[in-house]
Amino acid sequence: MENDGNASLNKGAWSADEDTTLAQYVAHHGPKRWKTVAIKSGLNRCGKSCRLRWLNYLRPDVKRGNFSDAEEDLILRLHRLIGNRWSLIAKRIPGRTDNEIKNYWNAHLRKKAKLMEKLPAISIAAMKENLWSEEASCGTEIQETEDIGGGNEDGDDDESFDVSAPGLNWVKSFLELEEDV
DNA sequence: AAATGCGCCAACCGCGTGCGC
DNA sequence: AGCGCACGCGGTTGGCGCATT
Repeated sequence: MENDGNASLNKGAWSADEDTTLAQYVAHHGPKRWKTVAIKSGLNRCGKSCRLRWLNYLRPDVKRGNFSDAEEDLILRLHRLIGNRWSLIAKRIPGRTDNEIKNYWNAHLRKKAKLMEKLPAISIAAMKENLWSEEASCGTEIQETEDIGGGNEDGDDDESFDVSAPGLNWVKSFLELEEDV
């Protein structure tokens, strides 16, 4: 197992200097062999910590700050579809990391999702309509799915979900892969 | 103004998986 | 086939800042 447990290693928040060191090292050598990165860069950190810092913060394409409405809606819908598969959800939202999405879910969306579950079926259709029109107008770069099918309001009848909808091939193949195992 | 509570986010931890030897 | 290393994932925790009393 990867157990970088070493009492002498730095832990906790990263300093600006550490960030710079790590970013420079990765820029020269690439984001791989994190244990080597940790040692050769001179950072007194474990490889795991370096990897996480790079992925969640230092990567040039990582988008930080507020989630747009479209991103939020997408997270809600994807979570309803596939559950706590944060990395999968993150792959569908450019610039967002699994950790960030997970945090955002726990901080903001969990309550919201619960609330929505309690609402009568009103308005899944109405919500969807809203959703699409908002997304059409906000012009995000989200790799949007075109339709999420329907139903599944109570959150535990996944098999009734229509993953054959356009744009959901990835979900379909994902589910098929899961079934194969 | 001080104390306390709460929410949010960054980071850590443990475990599973993939891959090379 | 078995082993060890490296990576990736999801759950959890710690600390900071803001709001409330």
